[in-house]
Amino acid sequence: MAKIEDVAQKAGVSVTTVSRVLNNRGYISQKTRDKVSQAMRELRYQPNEMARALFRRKSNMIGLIIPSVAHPFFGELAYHLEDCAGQRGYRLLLCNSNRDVAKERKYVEMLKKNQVDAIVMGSSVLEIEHYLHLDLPIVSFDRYVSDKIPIITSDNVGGGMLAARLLIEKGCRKPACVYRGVDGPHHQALLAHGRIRGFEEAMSEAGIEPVCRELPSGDTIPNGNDEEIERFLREHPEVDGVFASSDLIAVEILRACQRLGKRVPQEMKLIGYDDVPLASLILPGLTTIRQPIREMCERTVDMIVKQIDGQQVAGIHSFPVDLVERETT
Amino acid sequence: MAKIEDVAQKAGVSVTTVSRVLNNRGYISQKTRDKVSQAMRELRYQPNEMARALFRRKSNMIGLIIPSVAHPFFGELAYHLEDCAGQRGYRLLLCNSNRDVAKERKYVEMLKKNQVDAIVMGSSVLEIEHYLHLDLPIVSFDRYVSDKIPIITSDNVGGGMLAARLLIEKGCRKPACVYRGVDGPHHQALLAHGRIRGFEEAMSEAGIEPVCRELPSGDTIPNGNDEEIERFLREHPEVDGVFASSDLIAVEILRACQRLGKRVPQEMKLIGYDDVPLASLILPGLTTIRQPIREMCERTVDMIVKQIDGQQVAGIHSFPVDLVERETT
DNA sequence: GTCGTCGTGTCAACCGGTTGACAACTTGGT
DNA sequence: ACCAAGTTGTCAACCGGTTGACACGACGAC
Repeated sequence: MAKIEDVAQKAGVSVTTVSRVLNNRGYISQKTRDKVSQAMRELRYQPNEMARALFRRKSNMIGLIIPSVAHPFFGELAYHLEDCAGQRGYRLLLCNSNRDVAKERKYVEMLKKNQVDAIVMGSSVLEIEHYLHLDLPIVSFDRYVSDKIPIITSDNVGGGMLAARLLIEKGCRKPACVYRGVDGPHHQALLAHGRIRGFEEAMSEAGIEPVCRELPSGDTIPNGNDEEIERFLREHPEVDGVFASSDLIAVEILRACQRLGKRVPQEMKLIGYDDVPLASLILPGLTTIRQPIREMCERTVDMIVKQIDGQQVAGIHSFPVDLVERETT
Repeated sequence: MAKIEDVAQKAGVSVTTVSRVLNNRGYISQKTRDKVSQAMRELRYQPNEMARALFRRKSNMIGLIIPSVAHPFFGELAYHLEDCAGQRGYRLLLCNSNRDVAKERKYVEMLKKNQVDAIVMGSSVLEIEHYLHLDLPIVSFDRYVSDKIPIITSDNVGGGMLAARLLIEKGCRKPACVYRGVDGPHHQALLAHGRIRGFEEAMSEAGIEPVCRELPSGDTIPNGNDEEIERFLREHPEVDGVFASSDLIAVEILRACQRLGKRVPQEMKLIGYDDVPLASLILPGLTTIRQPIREMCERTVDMIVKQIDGQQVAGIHSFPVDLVERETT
C-alpha cells in the first residue's frame, strides 16, 4: 500500500503538503492540490485510517452488542443502526452476545481495546459496574443500566395497554399473555417487560385478570417452544386471546392454534410485538405493536454523537408505538 | 485511558518490560510478571489495539459486505460469520450495500482505508477490476469474481434439480419457477442463478418445460411483489407447482395462493430456497432447499485465514444442499 | 522599499505501542 | 575465577499519519 510519503515523492512535494491537502488546512495553491490529487489517484493512495485514528484518538467505530443479528428484530436494528451511523461517518463493529454474560463482558473489553468511540448495548445482561468505569459513551437499548446512561426504548407499557384494549374491544373474555423469561442478574431492568405490565394493568382496569405464562429463556431461532405453548393452550382452553411479548412467540402461538384447530381470529385473537417483517409475511397477517425502529436508531446515533461531543444526554428516550392491526384480531 | 507508560511507572519497571510481559517475549521473572499484571489490573489497563495493529500492519478486522442484515438469510450469515471469525480472533465490520453499486464501491474503499485484513463479499455487484488491484484477501459468497478470488457457494444447480424432481415426483404437471432479477453489471456471475438453471435442466430432462418468471429486482423486506405474483398466478392458472429462488419469494407466493383460494399443497406445490427460520415458522411449513450456512461460514473464515497466511486458495468451494420437505409439497 | 498574505518546505514531536541492539548486573555451575 | 544464562534497563527506530513552529521566497499593494 502506498503511503503518504510515496504520494509526496510522486507529486514532488513534501509530506506536510500532502497532509495539508488531505486535511484541508493551511494555504495550498490549486496547482499543488491538483498535482497531489493526481499522484494520489495514480498510486491509488488511501490514507491509513488507523494511523489517523491513533493520532486523533478517535476511531469512528461504534460497537454494537446484541443477542443475535439472526433475530429479525435485531437484524433490523443492526441494519438501521449501520445506516444511520454510516451517514454520520461511523462504522459498526458487530457483536452477538447470545445474552451470555461472559461473552458480553469479553465483547465490552474487546471494544474498549479496539478504541471504539461508543457502544450500543442491545443486550446488556452485565452488572452495572462493568459499564461505569468504562469511560465510553454508551447507549442502552430497552434497558435501564444507570442514571448516566441514556436509554432508547419504546412505550412498552403503552404498547401492552394497546394490546389489552384491542383484545377487550374485540370481545375477548379470557385473555392471556405469553412472554419469554430472561436470565441474568438484571432481568428486572429489561424495559420490554413493561409490555406485560401495561397489558396486565389495562386488563385489571377493565376488571379482567389475564392468564400469564413465562416461557423458558433462550434465544434460538426458531425458538422451539412449540410443546410448551401447546401445553399452555391445552391447560387453558378457555383462553380466547393472547398477547405475546414478541412476534416470534406470537407466530409460534399461531401455529399451535392452527395445529390444535383453533380458528384465528374467530376463536382466538393474537397480538404480537415488534412488527417484524415476518408478521406481515404470514397468513393470517399478525396484528402487532410496531416500534419505530428507524427513528430509534436515528436517535441512538444522535445520542452517541452528542456524547462524543461532550454533551450530557442521560435519560429515557421513549418512542411511541403503533398498533398494526392485521388479521389475527 | 491508562497507557503502557503508566503501567510501567506503577509497576516500577520500564516500558519495554511491560511490553515484554504483554507479548511474552524475552526473559521475564515471575515476580516482575506479577508486579506488572497487578499494575495493569489496578489501572484497568487495556492495550490500545489500534496502536498495536498499526505496528503489526494487521487489524484483525474483517469487512462484511452484504445487501442487508435485515434479510433473514444474510442475518444468519452475518451471525455465523461473526461467530466463526471471533473464534479466530477477528472482528466483523458490518456493511449493508443494498446491492447498490455506488455504496458497494464506497464500502470497499472504506474497508481498505480502515485496514481490514480481508473482505467477505456477500453482495458484489461491482466490476471485477475494483477488486483486482485491491491487494486484500477476499472471499466471495455465491458469485464469481475472478480466478484469484475463492468462492463459497452451495450446489445451486443440484438444489434446483432437487426441487424439480420433487415437484415431478409429487405429480406436478405444469411447474413454474419464480426468481428475483438482479441488476448490476455482472448479474450472470451470480451463482444463485444456478438454482434456476438446475431446475430447468432437470425439468427438460423429464421432457417438461416450466414457466419461468423474473420478478423486478429490489431487496426490500418484505419484498412487496404481491401484485406481480398474483398476476403471474392468474395468467398461468394451470401452474400447479412453483420453485421460488428464495424462501422470501416462496412465502409471498404462498400468501398469494391463500388469497386466491388455491390450496397448498393440494392444488399447488411450493418449494423455496435457503431454509430461513421463517420457512419453519409459517403454516404450512415451507418445503425448501437448505444451504449449510454454518459450514460455509467456517470455510469462509478458513479461506481468509489461509489467505492472510499467504496461501493461495482460489477456486470454488461448493457445499451440498439438503431438501427439507415440509408441508407445501 | 516595505509590509502582508500566500505557498511551501524543514524539523520535531506526537498518537500508543513494538522491537532489536546493547549494556549491565545477578545467579549458578564448573 | 570464569562463563553462560537469566533479568532488566536504555535508546532509538518504526508503524503511518498529523500538527505546530518557523523559515523563506514570491507577489501584490501602497
